[in-house]
Amino acid sequence: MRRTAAAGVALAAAPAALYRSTMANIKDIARHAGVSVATVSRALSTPSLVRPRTIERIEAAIVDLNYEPNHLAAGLRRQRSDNVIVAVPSIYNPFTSAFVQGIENVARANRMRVLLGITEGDVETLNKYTAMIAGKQADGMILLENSLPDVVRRPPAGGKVPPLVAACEYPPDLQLPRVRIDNHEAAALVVSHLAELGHRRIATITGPLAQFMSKDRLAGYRLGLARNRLEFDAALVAEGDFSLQSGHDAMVSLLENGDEFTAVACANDEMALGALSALQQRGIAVPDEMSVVGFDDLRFGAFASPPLTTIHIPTIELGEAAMRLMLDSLLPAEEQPPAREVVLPHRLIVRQSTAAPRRRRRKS
Amino acid sequence: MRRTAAAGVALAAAPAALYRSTMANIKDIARHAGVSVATVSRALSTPSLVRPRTIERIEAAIVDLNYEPNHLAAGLRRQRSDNVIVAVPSIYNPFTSAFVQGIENVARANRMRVLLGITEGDVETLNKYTAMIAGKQADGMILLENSLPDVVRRPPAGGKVPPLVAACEYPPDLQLPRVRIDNHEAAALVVSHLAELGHRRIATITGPLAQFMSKDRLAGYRLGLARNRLEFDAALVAEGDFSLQSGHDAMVSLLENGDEFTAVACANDEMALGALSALQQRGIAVPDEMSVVGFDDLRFGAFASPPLTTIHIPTIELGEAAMRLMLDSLLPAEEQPPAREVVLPHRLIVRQSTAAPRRRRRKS
DNA sequence: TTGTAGGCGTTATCAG
DNA sequence: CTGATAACGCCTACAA
Repeated sequence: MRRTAAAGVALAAAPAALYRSTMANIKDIARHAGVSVATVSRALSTPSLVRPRTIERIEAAIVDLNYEPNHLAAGLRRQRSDNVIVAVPSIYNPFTSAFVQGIENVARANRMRVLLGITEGDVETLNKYTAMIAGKQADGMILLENSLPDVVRRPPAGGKVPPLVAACEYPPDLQLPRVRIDNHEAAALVVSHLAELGHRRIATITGPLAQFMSKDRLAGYRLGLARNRLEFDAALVAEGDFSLQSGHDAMVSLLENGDEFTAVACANDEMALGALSALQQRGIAVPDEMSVVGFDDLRFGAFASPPLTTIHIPTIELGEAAMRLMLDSLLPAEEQPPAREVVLPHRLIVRQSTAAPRRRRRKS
Repeated sequence: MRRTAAAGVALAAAPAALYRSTMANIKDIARHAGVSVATVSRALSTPSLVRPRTIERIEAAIVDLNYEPNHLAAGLRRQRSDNVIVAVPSIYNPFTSAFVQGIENVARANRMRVLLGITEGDVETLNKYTAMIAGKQADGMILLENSLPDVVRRPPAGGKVPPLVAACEYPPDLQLPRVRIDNHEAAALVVSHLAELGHRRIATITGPLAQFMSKDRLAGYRLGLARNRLEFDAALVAEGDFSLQSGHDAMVSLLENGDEFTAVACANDEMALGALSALQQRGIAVPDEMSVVGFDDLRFGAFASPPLTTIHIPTIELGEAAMRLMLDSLLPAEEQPPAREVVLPHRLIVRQSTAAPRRRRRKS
């Protein structure tokens, strides 16, 4: 217990103080309560193993000395940080932030913390975040990304693949716990809704087709066309990047192509809102001359002019489910439940941006 | 080096392996590279103190053994977690998430991580996050909150106030590093813009008046009126809660009160968008019959119908500035710069939701 | 330029 | 129910 280098100092206690942090630690509590550190630790983590009166004394000491357990030390000992990384290209996006909110909800309820991992779409950054798991800065990672960290593709010789949960459309052969909605059916549902209203020429604005999710929604669109015996026309497909501006631009290009169509299914609400603004600028009435459908159910869509018909995604619940899968993955191997994929229900929300085609739109 | 309890086992090396984590540690690297752990540590943190050839050997070992330094152990030793908490009522909000994005930008550039602290407006939750600093889960906290943790008001006897940065309007007597814009002047600017267009009866939709920021913007509105020799009329003030719905509702109530007015200044873009939807539902033309101004410059405002006139706030830059202040606070006391408050410039963005009052609106 | 070794504050094992 | 004591993996005087 004595410092070896305390060379000839009369007062043995004094020098130690110089080297001690200002915060009380578990040893101080033990001394103050007249018990051993082991008992303090137990009182905190497994109170059932400690006599009630002892607990009281310890609690009093904790209050007296204003003690806060050092999480770094506990983590080092337990080999856990109680952090989970959530990797997203950007947080500046209502869909993403709703998802993160969901993750935080259940993380907090389970004494875990969310570490934000913003990648800006860069795989190298994503790899660095992944390395943080090996470095014990986090216990696992939830991916709301288009790309995958390298470890998943080629696991390192010795090491194991860290706890990962996917919340994006990754190739189905990938053996990762995942949460998602049925993008395929949801997109088809949009087309059916429009077809039932009487639309025959239905355009679509997709997300970046390099992303699985975009491809899936486009495939769903085609499925919807087929189900309603409508022909697919590549001229009615415009690619956006999920942003307002790209929705606006895609709408303009669709209009300028000169092909006839009376409705447009957008791969997300942002682009639908962008499309709406393009239509408004050109004086094309929605829904009279053009029906518009979004995807996501952002609250901004409900207050747009006109309020946007869209697919509701339980985004927060998706985040909550993802975090639950993560908690499962963090369980000791023998307790891990086998559940691997969660598919949450979507639903169509019909507002005022869709209606039966009434007037014929003139070519511009 | 030997386990004391290794009682009579012939192979000395074997049992140890059972107790060792699967990950390589600094000792393994040292052994593999034929140097001491101190040298490895130095090679990683202060390469200038190590001979280049030694560094090479160490780097080779790191690659060979797939080594990742244990951040928990390093943190325990250095008494730092390299995490910063960002406390927000909710992340599900474009303004907040832009701010967080800014924080993350500079945190990442300085090898720090952002821990999300969602409080849902609950002070107890905020206090718990604050305690995480004492518990070394984080080194400091950035507040985008309406309330303050208790420690700020009454610092504990022994302990010190942890590193905190404020990014909301707190009472000016509070000695906290802070970032903000000049809400007072910005709100006055909105009113002047409307007055210059010819508006004489200007309503306002405020945020929750329990919040400093809302009070400030309301005071700015009054200042603007005074500057333009317009009379303040309490009947033209409606209180919202910054949400789309509340903006909608406030607009409706303003309209139903029956008082004449030709313009409305909203305390944020969400409420302005809500107000727009209420006007649209009632067939009141914007800007012909009613001018509407927002505050924040969310990108959704630019694509609204009509595009929203608003105050631009450099939100991401605000977050970046906040994180820089935090980094300053984390410096050893002797190096801490005195800079304490950062005020970033706002500006008025005139779009199509404001114009000179043309027609007289009829009472509903 | 490199090595030795103490200690950061916990938890968990083992022994009473 | 409680106590003593190894680790956990790293950093940093201090010594060489």
